[in-house]
Amino acid sequence: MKGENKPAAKRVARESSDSISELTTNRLSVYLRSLNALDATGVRTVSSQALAEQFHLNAAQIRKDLAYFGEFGVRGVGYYVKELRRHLRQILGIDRGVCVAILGAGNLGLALADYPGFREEGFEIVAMFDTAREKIGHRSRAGVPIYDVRDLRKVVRREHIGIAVVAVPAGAAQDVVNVIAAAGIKAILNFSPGAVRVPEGVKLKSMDLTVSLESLSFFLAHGEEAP
Amino acid sequence: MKGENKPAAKRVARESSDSISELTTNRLSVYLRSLNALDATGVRTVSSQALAEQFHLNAAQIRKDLAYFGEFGVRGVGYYVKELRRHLRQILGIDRGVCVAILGAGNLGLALADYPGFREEGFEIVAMFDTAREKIGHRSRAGVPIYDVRDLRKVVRREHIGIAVVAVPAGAAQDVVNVIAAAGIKAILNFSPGAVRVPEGVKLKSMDLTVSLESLSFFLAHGEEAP
DNA sequence: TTTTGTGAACTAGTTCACAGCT
DNA sequence: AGCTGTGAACTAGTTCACAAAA
Repeated sequence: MKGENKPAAKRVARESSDSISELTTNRLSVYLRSLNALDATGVRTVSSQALAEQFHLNAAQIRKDLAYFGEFGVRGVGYYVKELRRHLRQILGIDRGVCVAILGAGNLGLALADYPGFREEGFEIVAMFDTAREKIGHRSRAGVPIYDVRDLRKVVRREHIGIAVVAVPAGAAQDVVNVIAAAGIKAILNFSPGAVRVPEGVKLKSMDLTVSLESLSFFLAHGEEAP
Repeated sequence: MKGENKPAAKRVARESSDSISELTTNRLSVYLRSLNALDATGVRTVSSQALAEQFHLNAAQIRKDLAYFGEFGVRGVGYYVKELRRHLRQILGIDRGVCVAILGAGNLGLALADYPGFREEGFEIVAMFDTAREKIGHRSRAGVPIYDVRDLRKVVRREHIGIAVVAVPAGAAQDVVNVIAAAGIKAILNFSPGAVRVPEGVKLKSMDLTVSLESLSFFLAHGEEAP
């Protein structure tokens, strides 16, 4: 017996979205990057097979990822590039622009603040925060203002900041994360190494540079016995 | 000289290490970070349970990760911090120092070059490469020399560079990766967005900042129905 | 005791393969 | 014809639970 209980309409708004894994959302983001490129070169439709070949992925995987959110494809044709792009931007929540703050105006923080890839995708770095007197009141080269961390809560409200990026020295990371959470921010991208705790309901994503390098180092140390 | 002990570990050198997943190697790196901290504060032994509580991990997971490489623990006691730390550094291949090059001497590249966390863990940024005349011949603030990309192969040999970090604009990424692979480097950490191909036998690890932010944005858009 | 190391059971994630739409 | 959407089968990864060691 097979299930003939078709969902009456498209799945419109998934609630309890914790059922969608982060692996899936990461891939959605990757698909979007590809659709941007396709759209820019005037391609109208694309098949899951064609997308799969770009990255080394399975076509069924792509169809499944997309099917979580609706029936965006047309059988026999594929996906309309512009339409799918629009859907993905909406699914990822970047269709209306997301305001981002960076905590830590050191080398890394300043580099991230002026990284052009963010704005292109709908993220706007609207503020940086630091504790160093000599930095507060200045701006990044591209013009992002640097505030005192003590003004975090105030600026977060005023600028509607949704995501905080942590680029402070390892020793300060947990304190800074606590301050961010206390200011009501619910999503944190952390560049500091080591274990960081966040309160329930706050999403933390860590990009640990040392972990990545060590993973590569492991590959070098073990991955090359045979030609 | 230091300890020349340690005769017998059961599994000594795993060949065909592709059986060890990247999830495992990433965790090994995280454990090492914790062991560094424990060692610094004078703690002698640690149980898998204690480690598991630091990160929100399962103790059996940790024991399994470690057991891939030998029997490092002592039943009823746990793991000796110093000894396990030494083993992990060896397993990850960072016990003898790894030389790293950065391709792209822009904001991000320069920030990475001077990031203190790398050297602390046994990585040494020995060279940067760029194509811009006005950058070549100069150094990062911390003193990393900037070479012409055309000298990559030569410098890679001279400095025994094992890992390349790609911090160039998206459009240049694939070309730069090709050049790196042609120079004989087998491990690449890529900060550019989008799909990049590497030849067989070269390990690529991508840290896509946009993907991470979009993943967080997805969480904000879907994770908070209840006010 | 305590705590490791590990087969067995379980869960999450991926791929296959095909019905069904255009 | 071509291609999506999706249950079923498969694979990878995690957790359980317990024998064995200190």
